[in-house]
Amino acid sequence: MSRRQFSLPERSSSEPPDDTGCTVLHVDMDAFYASATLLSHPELVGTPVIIGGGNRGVVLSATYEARRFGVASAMPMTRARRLCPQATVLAPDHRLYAAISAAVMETFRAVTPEIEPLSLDEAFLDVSGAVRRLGSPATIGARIRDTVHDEQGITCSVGVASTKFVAKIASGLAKPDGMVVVPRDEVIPFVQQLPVGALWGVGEKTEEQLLRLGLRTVADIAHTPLPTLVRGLGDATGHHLHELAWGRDPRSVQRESREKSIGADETFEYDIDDPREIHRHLLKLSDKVAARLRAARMTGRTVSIKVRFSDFTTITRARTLREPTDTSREIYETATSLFDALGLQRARIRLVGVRLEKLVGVEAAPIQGMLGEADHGWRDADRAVDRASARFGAGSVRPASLIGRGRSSTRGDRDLS
DNA sequence: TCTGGGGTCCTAATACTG
DNA sequence: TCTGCAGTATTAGGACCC
Repeated sequence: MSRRQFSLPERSSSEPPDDTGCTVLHVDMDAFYASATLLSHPELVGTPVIIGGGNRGVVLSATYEARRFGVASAMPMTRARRLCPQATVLAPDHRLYAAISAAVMETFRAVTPEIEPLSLDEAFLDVSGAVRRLGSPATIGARIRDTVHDEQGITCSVGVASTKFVAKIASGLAKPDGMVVVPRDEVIPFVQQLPVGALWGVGEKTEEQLLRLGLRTVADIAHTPLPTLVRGLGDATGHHLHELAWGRDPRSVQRESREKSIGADETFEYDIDDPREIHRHLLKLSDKVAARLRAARMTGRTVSIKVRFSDFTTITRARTLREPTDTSREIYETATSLFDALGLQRARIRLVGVRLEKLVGVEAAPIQGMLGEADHGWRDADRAVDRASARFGAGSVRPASLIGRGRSSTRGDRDLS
């Protein structure tokens, strides 16, 4: 679900493009969350619909009818409503999206095992091993588009190229409901005519920096001396963008990999200045993160917290433990200790988050209780909570301090009381 | 305009270690 | 034992992605 759209450059010939060697496909669902939600609201098809919610939320997705009014993903809901007051606003249904996504990924797996999912609604496919069986890359791309449409009732767009980043740009240009093939020998003119912001990895800040250097198109980047780029953008970004500007991208399609961190954060409906209430939210978030760690059979060694103040300044603090953990208690105690060490005096806080980093699988790092530690009790308690949650639903067992509270200040989670 | 929630990666400063 | 150095690890912040 790319957030930026660029217009398709004119092709000089009406001949079908040569897809020889273009074995990387980028498949991207069109307005995925909106299209999926409309499957159960057929009466709204063809009308402006925004998926999102909450006064402090942002737009998760919008139909193309809403996008015509300027509504875009990640836009604050207040602004989206102002731009398109006639739009129907629907709450997201993440279970539905996960189910459709799983089915779509199965469609991809029928083509090739070489799949790299980027999110629920997009993936790279390396089809080099499927060409003999299924036809040319463009034929495979067309077949995937047909299957997804027939089986899921939603459309997708496909980019076909010899490298990942060109395939990614191509699928963005193909939207909605199209396919763009970039022949191998047209890669350099193709990328160099694009604006710098079209490059994957160039966001608002980097684009500003490039414009300050007088660079507007990818061709400008290509013809800028490397030391100038490195001076202006840093070593890694400078080298990376210079390579991309010449169509070089050595990254191959990587099959699913394990997460490097797992975290959760929440923005409050109202800013909070009571440290005790922040502690309760840290407990809830620690619980959530620990449960997800255990479900993924992972443990983590570094606990980090994030605090965002009312003026949107954000700080993070982290502490690395001696041993990896997956217990709610240990994560919570570290998180509150990090928070208390900030020494905040009734600061107005908008968001807090808890994250575990330096993850390793439980089989690679069996957790050993220290001599004299009462840790096993907490671990057993967590396991019991996991079993109860599996049987009676998430949240069926909660820490006592999260039960019986008054009005919650949390968005979308008002069942604390 | 007023900014979610899930992540990854990069950079710079600082701390640690041999 | 102390000092300086170099390499590595950690921490914090920021940019970026969907």
